[in-house]
Amino acid sequence: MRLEEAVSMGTKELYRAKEFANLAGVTVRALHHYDRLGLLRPMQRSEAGYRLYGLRDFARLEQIVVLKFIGISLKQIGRLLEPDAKLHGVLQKQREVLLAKRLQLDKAIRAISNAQRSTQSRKEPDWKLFQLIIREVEMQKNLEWKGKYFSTEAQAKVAARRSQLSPQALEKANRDWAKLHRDIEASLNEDPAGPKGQELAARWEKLIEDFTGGDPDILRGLTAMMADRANWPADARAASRATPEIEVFIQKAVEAAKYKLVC
Amino acid sequence: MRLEEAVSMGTKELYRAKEFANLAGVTVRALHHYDRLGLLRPMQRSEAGYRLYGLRDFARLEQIVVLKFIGISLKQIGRLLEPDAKLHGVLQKQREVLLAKRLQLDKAIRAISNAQRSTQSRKEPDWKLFQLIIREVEMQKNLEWKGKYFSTEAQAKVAARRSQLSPQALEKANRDWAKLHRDIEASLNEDPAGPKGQELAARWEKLIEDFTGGDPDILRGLTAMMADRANWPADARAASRATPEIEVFIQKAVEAAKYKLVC
DNA sequence: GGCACCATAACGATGCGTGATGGTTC
DNA sequence: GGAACCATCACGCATCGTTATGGTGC
Repeated sequence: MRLEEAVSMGTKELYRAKEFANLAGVTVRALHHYDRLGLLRPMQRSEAGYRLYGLRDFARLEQIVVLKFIGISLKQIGRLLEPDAKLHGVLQKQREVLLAKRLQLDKAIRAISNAQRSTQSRKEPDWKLFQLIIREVEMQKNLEWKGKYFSTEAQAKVAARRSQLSPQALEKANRDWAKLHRDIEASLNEDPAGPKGQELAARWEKLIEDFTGGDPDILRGLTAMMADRANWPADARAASRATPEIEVFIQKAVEAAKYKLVC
Repeated sequence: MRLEEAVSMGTKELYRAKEFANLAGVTVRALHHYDRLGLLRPMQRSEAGYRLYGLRDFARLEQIVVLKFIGISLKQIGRLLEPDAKLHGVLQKQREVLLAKRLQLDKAIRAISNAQRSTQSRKEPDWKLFQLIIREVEMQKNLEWKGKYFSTEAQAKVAARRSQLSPQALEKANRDWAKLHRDIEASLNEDPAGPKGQELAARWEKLIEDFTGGDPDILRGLTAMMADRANWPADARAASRATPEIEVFIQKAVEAAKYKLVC
């Protein structure tokens, strides 16, 4: 029975590839693809080998399209269309996957937006713009792994403090930390409780105070982070100039300072 | 000069693949990949053919990683790292791309969430759940193309009305429309101004009134949409039972009704 | 006979992961 | 000599888009 006959009989229920594809809003190539994957094979083939799709096929294709819309892979879809599939759990998991993706997207978008905002209207050279993006992206990544140590409120407070400081101030803080680390490194052979050690301890506490703003939440996070150096990402560990020796030295120096206070 | 020597001279600035990869937070395989693409070729090769990366390489890799983070393809990155690249415009475009992706993601997430909410705690069979997702996804898609006809406020109003109606009421509305279409189709040979035509016109206006809630914004959108049937997506056109003949008939019938009112 | 549609086959694109195989460093 | 690196293929994945080649329907 050819298409024409079916139509004239008022029983048209077979569609050839292109018409069917248009109805469903997919391409003919996609139909071929689904056919070869065994996802959706047409009800019939004509004598010449033409694919002929029916209404049942349409329902199934609709399901495929919908599952694709929510980001399910064709392989998964194949499993879900089996009779004893557990759709509910998959939906739940997929929602989480999508939420994670959106978080990722948001970070990227924020990084671009912030970089653009920083260079707004001023016509910076490209290398400068690059610096900005790099800084922004690294800040996003920082938020990620540092989040393990800082409570949500602490993170918010840090962000608030940081946004109030001028870029120059931030840069100065960076320089100060770097110089302090160098100085400590150069004094490792001295007595932490001695005068040099006490001066270094004072500078250290001052910088910590500047960073935390005296907030105990932030301080707690910072301490937890410093203690967990072994689990930092490789790049953060490499970027930090604080070696274990330095940590030990400054810890002793600070202890000594406290002890002196008590006396 | 071997690595050891360089280190002992205090001039270490060459890293072999794995160390360099760890520093930058990428895999060795990625380094190979970038090398073969010409994106990042190491400063040197050892006699044995080992890749030796330097600090300049690190800076470049950092740029690559950052651009990847914001979703730029490696091919694009290659172009952006050329000396005369226009980073600014690319950033702007990429931001728009990411925003579009997020919209898409949001639609998928909302579709899942709504479907889950509709089936909450009740243990529905899977086919029922399927129906729900399909409905939700199609609603998301509807919002998309129907947005061309309805103003933002009109869309909000429609959504508000729809969310207040019970699912049963929605289903009834659907059935009513379908029945009306069938009835009109069966009466196409009658006089639109006759009693049968007038009854159909009354039912038509009633359903329109139910949908718009009497809101002129919504009515305007609806009229614009009906008039633009030629540009609907194929599936919407196929789904709608309103053929051109039906449109013409009902238009005449409604006109006649108004005319009678005037007399 | 010509145009629109059909089929199959096969390469392309994206960014590496994952072996396989064999050499290098210490 | 053995562990831990290194190098170069080369296939695999996901989802079709895109020709290329040749048959079919009207």
